[in-house]
Amino acid sequence: MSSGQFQLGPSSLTDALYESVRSRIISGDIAPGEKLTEQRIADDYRVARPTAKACLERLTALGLLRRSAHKTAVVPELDEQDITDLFFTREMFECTAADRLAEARTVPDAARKAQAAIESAVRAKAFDDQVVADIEFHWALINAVDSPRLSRVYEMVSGEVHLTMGQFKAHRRTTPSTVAAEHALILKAIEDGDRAGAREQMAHHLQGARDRVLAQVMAAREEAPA
Amino acid sequence: MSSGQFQLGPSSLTDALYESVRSRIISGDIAPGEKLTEQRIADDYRVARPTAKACLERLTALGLLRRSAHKTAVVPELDEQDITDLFFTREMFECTAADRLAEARTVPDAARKAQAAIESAVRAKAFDDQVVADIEFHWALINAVDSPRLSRVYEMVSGEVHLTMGQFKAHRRTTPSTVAAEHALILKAIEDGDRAGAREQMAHHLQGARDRVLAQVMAAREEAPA
DNA sequence: CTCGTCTCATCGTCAGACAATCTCCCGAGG
DNA sequence: CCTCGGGAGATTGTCTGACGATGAGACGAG
Repeated sequence: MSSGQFQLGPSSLTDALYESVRSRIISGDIAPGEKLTEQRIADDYRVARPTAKACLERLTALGLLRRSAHKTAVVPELDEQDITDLFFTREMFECTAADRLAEARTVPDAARKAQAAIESAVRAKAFDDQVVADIEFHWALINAVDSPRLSRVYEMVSGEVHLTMGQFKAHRRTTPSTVAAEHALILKAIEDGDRAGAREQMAHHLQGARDRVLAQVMAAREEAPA
Repeated sequence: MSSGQFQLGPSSLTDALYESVRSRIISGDIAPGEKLTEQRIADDYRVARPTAKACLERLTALGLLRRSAHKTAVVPELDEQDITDLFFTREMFECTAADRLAEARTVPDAARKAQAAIESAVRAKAFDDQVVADIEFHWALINAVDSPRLSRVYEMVSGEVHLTMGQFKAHRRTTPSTVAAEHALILKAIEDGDRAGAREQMAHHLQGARDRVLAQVMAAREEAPA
């Protein structure tokens, strides 16, 4: 859903490798702080080191890995500053998208579907599915704007957002059920052509999400500081 | 100025290669429509093909080249749709930046310096210098927000913006002198803490720029259609 | 206990190779 | 004359194997 969108990789093997490693990072299978050497990827997937290298570079560009020259790539642990910055950027994208969609009164079908998926996941208490559907919801709005560049740059934050939710999941105590309700308000504003309202609802929704994540991160840090 | 900012390349050689090819594309030395094979880069710069490949992939990610699997990379020729989309994305970034800076009443020194450089370039009728200073001005505002992710995603449009101005230069008839005046209005709004005003001035400025570019592109196309 | 040196792991880059795929020209057929 | 396949060349995707450069941690000297 995210990669095939705009900048598709050079080939299927490279793409498959990328997708696999990406999902392993996002799902937390490879934990934050863990080191990923080129050799390890090469061995794990039976590919040559240059292929693994390209994969790591791609992930680094999306913020799912951090590294500098001659140093091993590591999965980043997002701190408060990262999360604040990430949500600031995200808010810029998504509020703009909401505005645009409200202007055109376009409610994408994909968003409605994702919304339904969220609701059923909440009923089933399937937290993972809820996260996936939530991300799909936001992607649906972005893609509905039909701006290749917007979709492309959103990909650069989407991965980190997913990472954040993975960390969030690891430490969660409460499952917010307000998400679906806020989404509904956003869709309604778009449907009504209420541009300012759509912007505002979206901003409010994201700020709430940010604050929940921040609270969890701080709580987790107090719990196991040293 | 653009690359060393956030996601720096793995090494100096790779970086130097990237910068060189980038500037050649942006300056129009490598014209839109021209094909760039990996071998050509490798030969031109005496590097191995994998190194050249990595460079092309990086440029592709920034929109300065287009290619799909097994096909040679080409410098894109931006059409009306591209330009409209590009300026839409750019407006999102820069209006957000202007808003933020106005909120903090922060006028970055770098922006003032770039502004002075524009004015002197206009006086000297040095069009190239004016373009460079203009891009520096906008980068200064973005960077002053002090959001790593904003700077990072701006890099993805900055290259294309520069490309656009290169194409614009090739066909230009008039040199707009309104740029400096509009910049001054933006800085004033920021200084006054007028968030809405800063947003609006910025949006107006960019829409004007977009329309000038669009007009040039359409004129050029009528001039040499087949 | 601190600091400098030294070894090892890892990365950056290269050369050369092979298969898969694409492009383009050129001839066969309508 | 134009259209449609087919084949040769060009280009890319990936591999193997290698070498020097750089960073990180251990180890010993002071």
